[in-house]
Amino acid sequence: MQSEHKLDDRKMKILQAIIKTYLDTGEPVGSRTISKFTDLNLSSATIRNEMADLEDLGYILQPHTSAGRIPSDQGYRLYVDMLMEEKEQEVTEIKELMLEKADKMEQLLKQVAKVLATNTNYATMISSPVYNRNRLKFIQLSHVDEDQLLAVIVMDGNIVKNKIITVDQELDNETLLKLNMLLNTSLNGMSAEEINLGMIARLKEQAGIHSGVISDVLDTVANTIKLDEDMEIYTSGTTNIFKYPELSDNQSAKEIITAFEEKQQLAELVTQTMARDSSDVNKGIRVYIGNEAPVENMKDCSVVTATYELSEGLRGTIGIIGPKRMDYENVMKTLKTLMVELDEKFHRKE
Amino acid sequence: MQSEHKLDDRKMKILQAIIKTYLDTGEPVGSRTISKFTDLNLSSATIRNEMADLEDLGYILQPHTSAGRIPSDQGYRLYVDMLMEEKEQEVTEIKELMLEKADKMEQLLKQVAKVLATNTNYATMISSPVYNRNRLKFIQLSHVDEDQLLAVIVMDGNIVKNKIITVDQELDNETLLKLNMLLNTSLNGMSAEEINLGMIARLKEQAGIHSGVISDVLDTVANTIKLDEDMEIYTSGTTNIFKYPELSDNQSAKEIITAFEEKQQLAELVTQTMARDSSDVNKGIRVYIGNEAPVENMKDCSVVTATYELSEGLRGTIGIIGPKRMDYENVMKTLKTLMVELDEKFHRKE
DNA sequence: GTTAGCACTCAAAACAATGGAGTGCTAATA
DNA sequence: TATTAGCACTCCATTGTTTTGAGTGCTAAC
Repeated sequence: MQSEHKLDDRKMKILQAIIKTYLDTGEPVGSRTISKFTDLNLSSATIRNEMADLEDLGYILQPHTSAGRIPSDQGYRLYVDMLMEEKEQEVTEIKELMLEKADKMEQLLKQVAKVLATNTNYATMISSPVYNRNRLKFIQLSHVDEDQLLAVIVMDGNIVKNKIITVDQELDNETLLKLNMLLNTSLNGMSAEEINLGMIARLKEQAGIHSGVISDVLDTVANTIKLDEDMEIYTSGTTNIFKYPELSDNQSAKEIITAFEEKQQLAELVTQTMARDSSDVNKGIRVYIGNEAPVENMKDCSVVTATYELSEGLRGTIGIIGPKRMDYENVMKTLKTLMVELDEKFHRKE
Repeated sequence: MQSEHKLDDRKMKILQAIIKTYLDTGEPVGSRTISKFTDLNLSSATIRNEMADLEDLGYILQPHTSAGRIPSDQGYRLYVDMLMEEKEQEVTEIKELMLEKADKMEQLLKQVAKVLATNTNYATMISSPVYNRNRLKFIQLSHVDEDQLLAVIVMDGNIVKNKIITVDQELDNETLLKLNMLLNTSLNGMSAEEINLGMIARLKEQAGIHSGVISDVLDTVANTIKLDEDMEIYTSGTTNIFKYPELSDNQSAKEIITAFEEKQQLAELVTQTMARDSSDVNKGIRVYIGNEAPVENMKDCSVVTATYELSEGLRGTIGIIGPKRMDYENVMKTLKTLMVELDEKFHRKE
């Protein structure tokens, strides 16, 4: 890590030119190209000298002698940071996001992923929103069979969970009513942290011989609250990676696609991303270049993530995965726009 | 379609040898190989003659002159049908299927898919079980907010669905109780077909000003009953296709993987498979070779499916997708064994 | 009916030649 | 002193050529 990233203006411009060109072509870029296609008016020789410097500083590298240069991870990083700093970009209209008539959340998420994938030509993922400060809103036990109860649990944000509980001794309606009362009066408005052992003991005591049911219910509550348990991840456009030769060889493709199928690693990425503060200036947009992402298999990729918020505390993550030579500028802009869209869609009170 | 598939014994043996060898190597197989590695004791020249015949009959083909032969779809078909006929194979133990402690159905399904994928080295899919004769078991409306109701619907087989319903005018507890009574008494035990327009009209009439709620509930019921709506498909080992060069070129890989990601087409395959009778001798095992499968993108693959049954009427499908030169024998045996496992696991009453 | 043998075919592998993009260095220039 | 022109050099990618070997079909002999 060079701490001195005091690149002079010209080096900066050249680096930028190299990266932009490389993003476009995917081919190593040579001095002559830069000399010709920038308004710097420098000869290729001069560029060459500067390039040698940039290489020494670690911003670019040469696949082999007598090839042009390509950006290093460090180079990309500088470039991306620079983009980040640029004052709020004019938010361009995203034309017809087609989000309109999606009724079920799941479908909407899938749709967003798909739209993003086709618009950007990268692989995308989106995580279902999870609550990070869940409170119980409502609990209900009902008979559904002689020996089976149905427990329905509703959390803040109307997240609903069910569990079928099998009981040994049959409960009459009155007992059930009592249990319901007990549960609701004790637990409503509680968060996971607030339901401690003492409370549980007290509940069980009051439930008497039916304490087993209480246990089952509390288990379900615990499960409902647990985050990643519940986090679904939808992906789309995985095969877009075939558009980028540097990712299409069997080995890389295999690794990336496996990561997309297993989803375990993506979930980690999401969790990690959301753990960090996400309410910063950039609408929670993050860029992981190469090894910066905590996903083993994506060392040859870049990942751009954005955190969306449906309502206070209900958050999810959108991610775009592509080659390092990703069109960062466009991707970031698109994500930013999408965030705004979603904000508007959800924050004007449903 | 040659209707006369009266292959004499020798031709049959040769064909079988060709297919088996090809399954192994993936390379076109020549006359000399067959001559040497079978106990037929025939010279390569003889084999060549026979091969020419087999080619005329459409069972094998030549990628180009002076290459060996590979099985045609028709050849595979004959081979597979033959395997099917073989008397019930000894069901070998599947060692440690690890099914033991999977509690949630979803996890179990995923696990099965994974186990299959790693065991067979092919891509696998498994559909969640769906009921094909759904009956309503229980309905309940509850207050969860001032202006929101929660509808819980339980079907036969304890499939639970929820829906949050927003109401204009607040309902008092008494009304809610009445509605619940009304719904349960009228609908319990009903199947989708039995809930007809007349019934709906009668219900609405009895509900009076709250008929809007009834509509919403019925909508949810309809949704719950609708099959594919609810069918989840889990996949595993998609990248196994990279193990087979004939499927790993960018184009094929892209198509197959897309099919696996989108799942739409897989769902169709499942639906179609289940539609056919599935209680035949072969434990509902089907083989689709090349274009036989209704999945556009898999014309270069073979698909082996098996239908499992958790309890009366609750069925799902397992599928294995691989190259045409799939190890049919092993795959079919494995699936058959797995079916037996699942049967045992679920049919001894949970 | 089976086989040995031979001429022929063709894809894949090995090899050779060419071209061109790009570099580093040096010496001349402003 | 910073820039540039120019040149020799490197090396990959491309293309073309040759070689090799597996495999075939056919014919004639067994």
